[in-house]
Amino acid sequence: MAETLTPSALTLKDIAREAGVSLATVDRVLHNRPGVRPDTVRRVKEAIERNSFQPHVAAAELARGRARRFAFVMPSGPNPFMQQIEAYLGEMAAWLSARRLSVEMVPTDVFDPSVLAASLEALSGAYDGVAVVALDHPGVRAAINDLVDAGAKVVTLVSDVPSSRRHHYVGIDNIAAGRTAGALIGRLVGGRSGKVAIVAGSQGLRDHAERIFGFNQVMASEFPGLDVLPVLEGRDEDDRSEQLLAQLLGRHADIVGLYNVGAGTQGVAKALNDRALNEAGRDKLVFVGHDVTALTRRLLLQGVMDAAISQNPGHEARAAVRVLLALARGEPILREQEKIRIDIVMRDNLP
Amino acid sequence: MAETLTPSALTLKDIAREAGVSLATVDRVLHNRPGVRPDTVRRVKEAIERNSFQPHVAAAELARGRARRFAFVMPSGPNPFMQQIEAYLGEMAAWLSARRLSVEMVPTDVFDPSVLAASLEALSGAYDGVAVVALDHPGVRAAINDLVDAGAKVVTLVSDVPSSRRHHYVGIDNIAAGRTAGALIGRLVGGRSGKVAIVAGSQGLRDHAERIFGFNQVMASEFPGLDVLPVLEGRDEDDRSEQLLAQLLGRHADIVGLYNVGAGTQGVAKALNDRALNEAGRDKLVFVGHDVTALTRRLLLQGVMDAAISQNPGHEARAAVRVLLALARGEPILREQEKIRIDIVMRDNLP
DNA sequence: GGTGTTTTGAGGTGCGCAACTCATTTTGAC
DNA sequence: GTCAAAATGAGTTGCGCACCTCAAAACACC
Repeated sequence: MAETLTPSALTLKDIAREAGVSLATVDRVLHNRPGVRPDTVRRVKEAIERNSFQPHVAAAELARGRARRFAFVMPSGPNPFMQQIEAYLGEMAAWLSARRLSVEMVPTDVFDPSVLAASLEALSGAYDGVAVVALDHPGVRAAINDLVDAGAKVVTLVSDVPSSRRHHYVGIDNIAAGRTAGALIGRLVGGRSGKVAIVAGSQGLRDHAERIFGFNQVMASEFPGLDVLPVLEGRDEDDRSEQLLAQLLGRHADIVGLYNVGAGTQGVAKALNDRALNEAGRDKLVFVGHDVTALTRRLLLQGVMDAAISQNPGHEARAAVRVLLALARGEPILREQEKIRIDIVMRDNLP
Repeated sequence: MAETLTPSALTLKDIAREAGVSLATVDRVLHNRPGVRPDTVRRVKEAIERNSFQPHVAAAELARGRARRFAFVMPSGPNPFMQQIEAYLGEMAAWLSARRLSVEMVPTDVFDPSVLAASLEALSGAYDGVAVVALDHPGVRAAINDLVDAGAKVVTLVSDVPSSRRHHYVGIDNIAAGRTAGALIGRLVGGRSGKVAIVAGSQGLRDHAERIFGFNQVMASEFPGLDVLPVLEGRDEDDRSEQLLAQLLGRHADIVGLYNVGAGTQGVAKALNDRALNEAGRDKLVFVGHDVTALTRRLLLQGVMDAAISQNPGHEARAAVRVLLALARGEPILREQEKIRIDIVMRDNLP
């Protein structure tokens, strides 16, 4: 009746016997230590394969003694999204402690490539793993590669540096996120035609640029009735975003959709609210933004915002830790588990 | 610069010294063994608290020796969603093996309360943890409580039995899922008025009933222009769903939305397709269903289906295992991590 | 054959805890 | 103060592995 997954109560001793070698040799093979003939390596590996042997992770962890140190290199300054990541790491304290893992936050100006690179270089040798919110820049890329060469496991968080030799990227596909935003606005305006506004932090940021790219892609191919206006660069600041958007709303009477690519949401909402007061009766425009924060949550509940594209920060924080741990232990990564999904959050499925 | 989470390189020995007792007494307190004065218990617990001591999970795991056995009690018969859960458990094989966990599938007719209850009773004593797709019925409730009394950790999967003493529920809030479906259809029809059809497996199933409840809630309060037709009970079968829906579509020319609550998607799609062929030019109706399967994925890509409400089966499978393990170890559960979110999946954020 | 080098075996130690035994001390009842 | 029961101390063993040492064996080269 019961189909059983996972047997394996074998130990290294069994593997040694199977392969006709001693424990010491199995140990050498398992840890890539030198001084084993290629042919012997093969025999040992075959024995492991044949029995689908997995070293007991608890025993391995206990035996190695020293704790593991991970560093999270994150933007300094107030950023709700990053603060959430930090908060979720805090919630894991007991979990981390029970595994003798230490996680240290390293705040940095991640927007300055040389500062970021220097911060990364400074970590070399001292950490088993590093998670970094990275800018895609040659200097940063080199610093990441140096860390990898020094033996650290490196994951990029939220923003990737694909050209580096980082072991993993924990974050969403931003082009797909932009496409999703586009499809949502296109569908939710419900056949009306008109103009669509975009407010972004800066088109120089890789994630913002990618989102805008995906957004435009969908708009162009599927919603020809909607006309996308030039991107407003609000630098993720509330005041600036508000002013720019208010101006734009004044100039165009037929704006039916708004995509807020980054932060500055407070300012965007204010500009929208002012318009609603001045021009009551007009059809509400469709407003789609990113991330579920206290503010966007309120806006969704109030009906000001129609949908938020969200990358679960808790999931990102935990995934980063789990991936670093799996890499450090040499375990396989559960790709499906660690993949960050693009969540569409509307009022009724607010988490 | 670096704010560190998690110190604790303490051991039980340190705690014993702190509390002024011996290792044996600490062990007794830690495992609720008898023969310790209340006052001593308090002193030991205080020492643990004071140092925020966490036993080293690897050492504990290693020392206890025997492996843990978990059982997954799931519906027998072909059910894509359940097959996916099983497949994801298979992908965890290495992970499970490294932790010396065994997971056994116990297929059962979960729709027959007495059969299900008997299956559960049969597990008593043999398993450390049980995950069960449960029917909410007094007999099942009693069986779950018996399992709990026998010392097993029990989680309900997908479908809950809130009145039982199960330790945890791994699944979504189905009322919220129904609300989300309602809000989506309401928004996506874009101001048109007309009728909305519902196809469900059976209103006797708790999850289906809850979804319909949430759906009607939203429709009634927010989309007065839409008229919800009586629920079609397709029993999750393709043929029956197709026939019922085809009839309904024939009777009503002004159906603008369709909510498919359960399975039988193939039949639903067929009925829709037939209508599209016969009556070209008519506005496409908005079709929202549940779960991302090979079929719904195709329908989404083809534009036949507009959105799928999804509860990530991989996440559910892994969460169930992690929760059972944490419960068995006496570790705290990362609630935020184990919570199953209601995903809205449209073509552009297909996972 | 002798030499040096590489490969392998054998074994030990300790990680932190669970689980147990047995002796000793403390406590409470009378 | 006596005695039994309860509480505690002291200690052992072993889980499976990482990491280390030292000696023995196999091998390569001349």
